[in-house]
Amino acid sequence: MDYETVLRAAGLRITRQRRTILAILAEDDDHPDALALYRRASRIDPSISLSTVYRTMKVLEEKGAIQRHTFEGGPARFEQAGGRHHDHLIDIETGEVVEFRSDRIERLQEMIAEELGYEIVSHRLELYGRRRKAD
Amino acid sequence: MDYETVLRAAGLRITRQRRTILAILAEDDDHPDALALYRRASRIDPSISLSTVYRTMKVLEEKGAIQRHTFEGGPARFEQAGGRHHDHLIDIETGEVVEFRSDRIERLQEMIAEELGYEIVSHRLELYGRRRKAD
DNA sequence: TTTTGCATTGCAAATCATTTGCAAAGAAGC
DNA sequence: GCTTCTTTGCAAATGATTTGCAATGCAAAA
Repeated sequence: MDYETVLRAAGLRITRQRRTILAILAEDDDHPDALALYRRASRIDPSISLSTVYRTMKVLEEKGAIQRHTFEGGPARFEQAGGRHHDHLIDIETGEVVEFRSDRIERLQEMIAEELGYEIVSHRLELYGRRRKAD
Repeated sequence: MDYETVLRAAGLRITRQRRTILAILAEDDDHPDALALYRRASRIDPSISLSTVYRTMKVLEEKGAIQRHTFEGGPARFEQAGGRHHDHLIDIETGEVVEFRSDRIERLQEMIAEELGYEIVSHRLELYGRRRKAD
């Protein structure tokens, strides 16, 4: 939540651009890609560069402060970490992302990995769909 | 299975390079990326080019003859289609891919999408893990 | 505070995976 | 064997992301 804390805890310096980027990520609750983030940040701080957005995303991802998702056929999109784990449903028409979670699926995944002799380190479940017409 | 049929059915010409690529995809049951495919094909037909591998993958994917997977942080990997639907478990140490399927997960996905007001067009479920030490 | 040292930035150029323009070579139907 | 339309190899283009480098800016120490 408090990005200053996040940054400090990660041993990172608090810079104007990082503040700006993190503020955007905290306020907007969608899943912007680097370019979108860059454009939004530019409105607040016109001197910010796309490289910095990418670099910031990379560092913050390593520190676990944000999550990177690469949905089918598109650039990476980001969201701030910290919330509960969830998976994603992507509206293939609009690109909108809906979050959901299912403990049952989660458990089944564990069982499957177990059966196959593996230990799950991470996973990704994405549903791609279109809004059902309410008729 | 019979790639000549696949190609002909798709209205595509049967060329030496397509034959070669499809033969490799049919024989090897792993999930090679374009470069690996190119290297294997080169051993059989040294004149083949990487562009052709990419082009062939693209056409065949459109025709539904192969499937493209983009696992985390890596180039696209391919497998011939036709088998039953399945998901993937990727060994993060070796890159090896294990296929699995779960009707229960499949059904839960449907339910979730339904609840969210969406119709699933496709989905992807990937487990990333490491082999459990048998101790 | 001022100083100092290392982190961070902006810019341009590099990289990686993949696609594409184009002229030459090759299928397929006649 | 022609003719036509497809496919190929090559090189150059593309899109997303990363990186080298010199300049700038934090932050800890003085």
